[in-house]
Amino acid sequence: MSRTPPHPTREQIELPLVLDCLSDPIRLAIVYQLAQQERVSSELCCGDFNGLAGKSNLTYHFAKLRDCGLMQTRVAGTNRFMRLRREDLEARFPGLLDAVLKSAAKDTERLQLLPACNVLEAD
Amino acid sequence: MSRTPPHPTREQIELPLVLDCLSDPIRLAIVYQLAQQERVSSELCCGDFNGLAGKSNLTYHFAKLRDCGLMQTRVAGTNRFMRLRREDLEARFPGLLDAVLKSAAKDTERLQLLPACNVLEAD
DNA sequence: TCGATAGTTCAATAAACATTGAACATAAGG
DNA sequence: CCTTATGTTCAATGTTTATTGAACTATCGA
Repeated sequence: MSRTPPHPTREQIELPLVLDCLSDPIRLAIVYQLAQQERVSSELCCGDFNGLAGKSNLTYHFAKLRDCGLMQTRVAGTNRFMRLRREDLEARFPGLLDAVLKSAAKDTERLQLLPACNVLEAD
Repeated sequence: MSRTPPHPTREQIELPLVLDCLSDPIRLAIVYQLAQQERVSSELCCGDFNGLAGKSNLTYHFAKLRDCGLMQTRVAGTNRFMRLRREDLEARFPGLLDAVLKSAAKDTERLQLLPACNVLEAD
């Protein structure tokens, strides 16, 4: 299989693309789940999201999230490990990611997200 | 012409719809412009956005912004006056709108927005 | 070396989206 | 009244989007 896929640089991250990525419920759920697990492991692999959609559909959404700069993919063996590009996002658009995550946390039921993480619920 | 068009209630405002609305450059520019003029007049009418797109295209974008709860339309004579639903947004998704506006303000050139307003540039 | 596991690629499909222009509706002002 | 200014509606268009399944590739472990 191919090498590490391309990622945009921090400066190349574009607001409309980021917002568009986050506007899809599946991608929002991916990002939310990444954010939740962040302090535990900081990385998750594709399989951890199997509940959200079919495999090839997930590949599609992962590519969008990568292309817009929201997450990074690291290839390790047969696994791809994903992590949020929190620092880059924060540098580029301060407060944005947190505001979205907090908004999502308020609506876990409507958005059918996994049970809220207390880290995010802090107000 | 018809009466005041329907608007969602505060509680009906949905995060993915809001983000999707804001992810379109034209709609983001509309919202940004509304936010800039806010302290001056709080309302703008359709014609004030003629620079952004054709008339019927603007009508389309206004409808999306209204449907997702980002703005309100008030009919007055042959004019429609728009204003941001700032309070409702803030109640529903605290900090979100400001984070987006601040992010947009950082990128006025890339996004081809009107010259930044000092109110928004405050950090 | 073989088989199972993890994920990608590709083509097909249906739905949603943005954009346009022409025709229309409404209200204000001379 | 008639005209002008504002904005909407509608149909047509081409584009992008999300989703699926089948075929494929690569890696790990027995």
